[in-house]
Amino acid sequence: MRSDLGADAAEPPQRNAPGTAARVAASLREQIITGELPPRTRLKDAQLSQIHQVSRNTVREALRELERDGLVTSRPHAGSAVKVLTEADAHDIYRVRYWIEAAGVEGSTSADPEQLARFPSFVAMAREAAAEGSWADVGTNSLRLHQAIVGLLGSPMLDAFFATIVAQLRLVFALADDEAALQAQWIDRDEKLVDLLISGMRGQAQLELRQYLSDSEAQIIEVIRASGAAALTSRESPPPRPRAVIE
Amino acid sequence: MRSDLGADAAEPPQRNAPGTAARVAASLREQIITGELPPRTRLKDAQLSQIHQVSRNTVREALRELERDGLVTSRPHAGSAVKVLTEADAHDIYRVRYWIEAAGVEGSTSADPEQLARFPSFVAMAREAAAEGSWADVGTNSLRLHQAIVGLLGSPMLDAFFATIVAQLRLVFALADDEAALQAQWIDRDEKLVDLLISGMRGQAQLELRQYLSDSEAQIIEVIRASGAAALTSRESPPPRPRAVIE
DNA sequence: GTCCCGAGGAACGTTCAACAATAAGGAGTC
DNA sequence: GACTCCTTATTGTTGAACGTTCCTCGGGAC
Repeated sequence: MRSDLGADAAEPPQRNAPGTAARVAASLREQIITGELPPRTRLKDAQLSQIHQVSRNTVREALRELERDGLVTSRPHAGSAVKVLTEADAHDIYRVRYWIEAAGVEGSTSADPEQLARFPSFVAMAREAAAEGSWADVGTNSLRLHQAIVGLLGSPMLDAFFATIVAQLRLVFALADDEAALQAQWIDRDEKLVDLLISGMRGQAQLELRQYLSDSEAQIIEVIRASGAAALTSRESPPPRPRAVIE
Repeated sequence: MRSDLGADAAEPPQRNAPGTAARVAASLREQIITGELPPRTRLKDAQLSQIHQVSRNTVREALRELERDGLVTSRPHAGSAVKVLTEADAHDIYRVRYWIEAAGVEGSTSADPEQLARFPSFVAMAREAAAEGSWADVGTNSLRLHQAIVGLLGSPMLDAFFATIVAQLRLVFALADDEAALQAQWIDRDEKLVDLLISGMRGQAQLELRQYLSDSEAQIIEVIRASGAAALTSRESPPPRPRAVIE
């Protein structure tokens, strides 16, 4: 998991500064999608402002950004917390995935062949990661492939929208207790999908995609049910984590 | 409009307060999509904080919300302004419209018949508005129809995403100098589309949709070109509106 | 006359401290 | 044991301040 190689290395010119709020948001986003901050974690701005050494106000701005990404929910005076995906949310996510990715497959004929040519590399990288046992990277590469399928449509807006979908999906990945079982099986199916796309067999690709997403959704919902049940029992039991605080 | 059975006469409790920032954002959004604040208008937080009687910090939050909706652009230290849609933006918007609305048409068979049954009313309301000469409402009802087509997919996320697309489209509507010519012709074509959908002629509907959006895009791009040229000349001429300030 | 460049001002980004408003949780009562 | 009230912690918003960055305007050189 190579991070962004030594962030702070004194770069005074900093043309186009990312902005403090954006930096905090990026940091939190990272922690959320890696599972370091699991769903249900309360995100209190006072606490975060201390941890990240920024003003409370800046934290607020970062939280809004994450809220727009669908990684955080907040109610008027009840504060913010890492989003807990419900089954309905997951169903919605997969509906979006189906319609948009199907469009991507549909548009694969008129797309730039160069983009198609890069698809196999995603599968290859996933295999490599699987060999090393870094299952998180396996999932990352699978999602990257599907993001690239959407990229065939050549629409920056759809790309950005789909990126938020992907990020929310990671919320579920992170809370699976056996990530190997969650990710391993999809490599072959991704490869099959890529083969069909490159061969130009659009109809077959559509069918495979539909089945792929249907199966994937079932699995994800299973993970949600399991973790949901765990959360319930843990809420009834003594004082498990009545409020999962940050540190 | 019956509110939520107001047991309490006054509304001091204001359950689920919209939040000050949200209110300011809504106000600005309204002003933007009605053309009261045309593209290129600088949105300086200090000025807005005075006008809306809120803190500068709250204005900032509102601007962020509008930025996420694609109605406002802002660069790191250069401030915010009402977004100016480029031709590339418009092209992107119509690409998104095509793929998502086409999906909606595709999903029209498995959709709730009740939803389909409401489509003609949008056309009827558009005709009514046209008779009264309120062309803005004509456009509104057309967009509502297309939003409803997307609604057939039953995905809240897609609905929300498409709503931002629609809002950005209004940025262009607002700056057309002859809105009648911009909106009038689409009523008949909307009706045709609705007829095809209700008859279940999906294939025909797809074809009509494709042509519809293609023609619409051409027209929108024409508007953008015209206003863009106007902006250029007005920028070269004396001191036309070197910066369109708010008040 | 045109171009480059530097000073000045305007606006932004961020911080801090404070207060009001609200939701959550606990004490006390019936 | 359930209900009500109260305390408390946390949020939402404000106002002022300061450093930083961008934009513009004006002077000087070619």
